[in-house]
Amino acid sequence: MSSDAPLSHRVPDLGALELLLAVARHGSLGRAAKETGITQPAASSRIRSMERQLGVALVDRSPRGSRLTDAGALVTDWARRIVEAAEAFDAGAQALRDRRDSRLRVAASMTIAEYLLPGWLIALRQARPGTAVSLLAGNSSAVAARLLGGEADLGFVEGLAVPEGLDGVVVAHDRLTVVTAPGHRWARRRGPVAPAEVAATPLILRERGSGTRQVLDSALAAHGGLAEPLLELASTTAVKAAAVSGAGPAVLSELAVAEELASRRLVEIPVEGVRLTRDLRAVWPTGPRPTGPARDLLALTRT
Amino acid sequence: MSSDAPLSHRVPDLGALELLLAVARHGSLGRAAKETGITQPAASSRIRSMERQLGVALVDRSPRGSRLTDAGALVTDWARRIVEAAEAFDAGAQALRDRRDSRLRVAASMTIAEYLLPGWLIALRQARPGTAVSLLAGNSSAVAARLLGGEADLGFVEGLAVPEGLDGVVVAHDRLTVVTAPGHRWARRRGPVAPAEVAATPLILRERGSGTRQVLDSALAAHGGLAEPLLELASTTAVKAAAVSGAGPAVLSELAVAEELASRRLVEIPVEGVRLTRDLRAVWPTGPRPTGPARDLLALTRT
DNA sequence: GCTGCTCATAAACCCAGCTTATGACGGCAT
DNA sequence: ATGCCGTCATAAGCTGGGTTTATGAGCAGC
Repeated sequence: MSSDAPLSHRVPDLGALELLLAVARHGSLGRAAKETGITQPAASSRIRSMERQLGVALVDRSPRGSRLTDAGALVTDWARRIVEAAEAFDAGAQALRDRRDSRLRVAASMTIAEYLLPGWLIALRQARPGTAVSLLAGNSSAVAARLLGGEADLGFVEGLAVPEGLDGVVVAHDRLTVVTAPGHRWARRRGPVAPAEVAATPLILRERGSGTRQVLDSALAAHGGLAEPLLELASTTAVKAAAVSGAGPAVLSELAVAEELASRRLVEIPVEGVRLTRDLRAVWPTGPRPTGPARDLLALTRT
Repeated sequence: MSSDAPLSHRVPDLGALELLLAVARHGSLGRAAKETGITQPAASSRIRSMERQLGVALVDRSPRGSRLTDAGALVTDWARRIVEAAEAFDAGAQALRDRRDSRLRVAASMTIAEYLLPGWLIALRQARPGTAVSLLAGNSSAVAARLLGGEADLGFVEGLAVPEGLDGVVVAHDRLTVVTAPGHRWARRRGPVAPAEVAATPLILRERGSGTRQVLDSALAAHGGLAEPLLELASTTAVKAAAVSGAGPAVLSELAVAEELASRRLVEIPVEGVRLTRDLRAVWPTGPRPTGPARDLLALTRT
């Protein structure tokens, strides 16, 4: 069994995966090579070594082209998901770097910067190629300060209200969900859990003062108020990790747990009659709507 | 602007991303290095070259450890998504390879193999480490044949009914959705579209005979029947690509378009009063429920 | 001040992947 | 048939990124 070496030794590198996608598109190693900016022998060798590494034949070579095998098609689909994640990474990283000479300066709260913005940036690049974007992530008041100080053209916040001095529109909704590891008592229950029981149970939470925590506090105030947390952690990731490992129930944005829910590493616990939604807003200094690149981005995010 | 070179030159490789995640976990380059199986200088150099590549400082070095910068935390979160996609790839690829001496032989339909199975395999590896799984992807009748021929221990199918000779349980639901590019006429409408209008409009579809097509045909038979397709394509991916590029409305599994919907490359068009759901089932030869590894996997997939 | 940890630097090494050059094979038109 | 186009494969040589080992330097706490 070959399953303890690091991932990077068992998964082909990004270049190889891109090449595989190009082969799937073009039906030819040579043309895929050209698109990827390498020579045909390099492509041939790279695909071959990928097949050796995976232990599976990926393409059927023939004198008039190369088509994917059945296994190859499946592998290619899985590869596409890695490449898409890499594209999101790249879009985000580029915005983080471009700081200075950017045409569009965005300030966003963490949740939005983490989960939504990379996708928007990819869409923006598609709609308006060449728009240089810079990104600054921070909490609501930091976003407001940047906008009012003229250091950002467009902001995104996730608070309950629009900060003083800003106008905004709702661009998406985020819902807080109660989640546990699949083995937890709540995960086995048939019906939903009562709000009062949630409030009375020690939970894994972000630290006091975080946006998540505020929404939760106010929603459960009517049901007896929150019990002392089981754990108070500084990042969404840490909360998620604790929940997955079975430490207890956690409350997290549905954006943060979508993947874990799909793969059943976490299970959503329905809570009776409580709506833990919060609005995600685009914001700008009070006055006319943004124009230029900011307007373009805004257009992409509207439902 | 540095945006035409291939992705692999602008995104750090998997090894570097894994190292970054390890640094985030351990708060120390040295310990991260050890976990990743390299030496401390190698880790130092690799993180440094990643910072150079991205043009952003990722970690704050201090004599008593290394913590992520704000930008570093964001980058790490994006990196985590790449690594998770790579883990799914690895789980799938390993199953594709292990063909022979496996303790659990799974046969699954394409949609399930593509979108759900890798996640299940990761969960299975976590719950029962060392279970060697082999995967064979094919349509419903191929899955049935494997099971009845004793060449597979557990199957997953997405048809309307359970194939002859098999027992099964529903493990998930899949819903077909009508989607268009954001610029399409239907995407701008306020309310839902009438089923009859969908039926009368030329759509981008999978070829006749595919599971998707069957469900759609039968659901819209009562509303005048499907018009001639605008395009008939052989793979989900091709349909998606055509829809994203604005060729017209397409009908696809919600599993297939989740990512595109989130990033607004596609928009879901609600259709009035038609439920295009189909059941995803685990199946096995008629008789007692599977035992052993198959039972373990089955347990993971139940809602 | 010593000892522990941290990270950085330097020099030598090694291998993966690249390029260029060439060959082999099959289809298709002449 | 023959020759030409495309396909992919093989071979030889180069290059560079990432690795190791060895060492140095900074700060903390006993």
